[in-house]
Amino acid sequence: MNPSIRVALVEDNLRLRLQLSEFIDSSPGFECVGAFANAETALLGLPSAAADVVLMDIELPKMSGVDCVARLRDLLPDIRVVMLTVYDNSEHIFRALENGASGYLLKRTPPAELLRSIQDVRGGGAPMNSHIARLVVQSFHRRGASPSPAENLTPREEEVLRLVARGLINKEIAEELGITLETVRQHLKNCYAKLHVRSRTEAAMKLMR
Amino acid sequence: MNPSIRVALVEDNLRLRLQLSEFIDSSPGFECVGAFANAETALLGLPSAAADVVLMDIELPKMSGVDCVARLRDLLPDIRVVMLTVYDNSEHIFRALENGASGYLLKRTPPAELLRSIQDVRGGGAPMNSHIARLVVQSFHRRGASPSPAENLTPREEEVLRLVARGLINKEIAEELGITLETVRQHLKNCYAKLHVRSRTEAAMKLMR
DNA sequence: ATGAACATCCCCCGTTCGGGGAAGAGAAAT
DNA sequence: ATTTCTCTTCCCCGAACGGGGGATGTTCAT
Repeated sequence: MNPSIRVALVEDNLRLRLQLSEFIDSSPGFECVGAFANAETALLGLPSAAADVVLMDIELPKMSGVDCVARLRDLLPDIRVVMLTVYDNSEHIFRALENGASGYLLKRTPPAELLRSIQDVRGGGAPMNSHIARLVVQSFHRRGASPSPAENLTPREEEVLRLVARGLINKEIAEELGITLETVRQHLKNCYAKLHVRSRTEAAMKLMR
Repeated sequence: MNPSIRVALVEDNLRLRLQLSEFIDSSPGFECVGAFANAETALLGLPSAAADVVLMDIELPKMSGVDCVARLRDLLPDIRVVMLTVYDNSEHIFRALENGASGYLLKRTPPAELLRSIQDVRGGGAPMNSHIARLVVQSFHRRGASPSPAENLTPREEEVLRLVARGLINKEIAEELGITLETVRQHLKNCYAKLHVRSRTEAAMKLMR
């Protein structure tokens, strides 16, 4: 079996912190490698903790958990952070996700589901409870329905260009679409010609108007 | 107990369609009130089906499932749509969600989880499997800390980035600003770090929101 | 049937990028 | 007065990009 998942906590409430760390340590396959009471000490201690996953409270004394995530992304880009909070305030959710959090759970999440979520996030997932997921998906609904300024681009060309605008490099686009790198390049050449531009950036900007 | 959840299917594969509808009908608390082979007949039949939830295949003969969702949103605003597909192509996911889909599952989802997802979406949730959730959350990471995207950038860095967004290459930016190519590159490196992006295109898109 | 448009793949070649460093000068903040 | 921030210049190197060729297949309308 794989080594234990190394979990760290950032939680200002002493009781909850101890409770969580004991629960994690007592769960087979999990190991609590750090429990910090605030963002500042967490930022100091986490680099040497070698944690896989951090459970981060949002309401922290000085620096908020949201800001802490942002710092953490620069400090330890590979670490996975799951926000853990009592409030399901949508403002907090979006700020946290934008700042690099991978998941967002409420504190009333049952222990078993918490463990599942930790495994999930370590495996590349994004654990959210159903209410959070709904808010996230709703944010897509709002920014949808774009008139889609379909130039003389073919569907495929536009598809490629949209991925360019998301910041993907050609290799990633090729994998995404299941085609060859060369084909992606060809589609982009056509895009450049049709849009009268010379670079991916220019083309992306023009597509996004 | 509450009345059954009324489920409709849009799936072009005959076998899968029958299989799913039988499975749903045989599950207590669920009722299959319609099974359509393509988007066109679904748009005709759904208004009278009074379904709560629609399971929609993406790959459909003529009109795609994604476009069908868009029509459905105008036609039946209260209906919940869950996309059901074999591919986890991220472009499809985002297009579907933007067009109004509430959930996104892969066809290999186990039956029990499918039923749970139907209940979830009817209760206002947004069922997604873990890979999809990850892509959705990643799209937030890419969109970055937006309240003030250029807030952290120095004036010079922002100046450089604006020229990037106009499609200039570094050499041209250097001439434009009367500085060295190397300096332009340095400013851009700083921009990338501050905006958490890896390329000029991504940075430009983020600047332009 | 004959194109035209589209999508796919392949090559070469020079340029451009992005990440890793290093470092100096002036200005602002402490 | 010392530190910190900003702007500036420079180097190396590997990956990514853009332009130039050419090629095969499909589909669809003429």
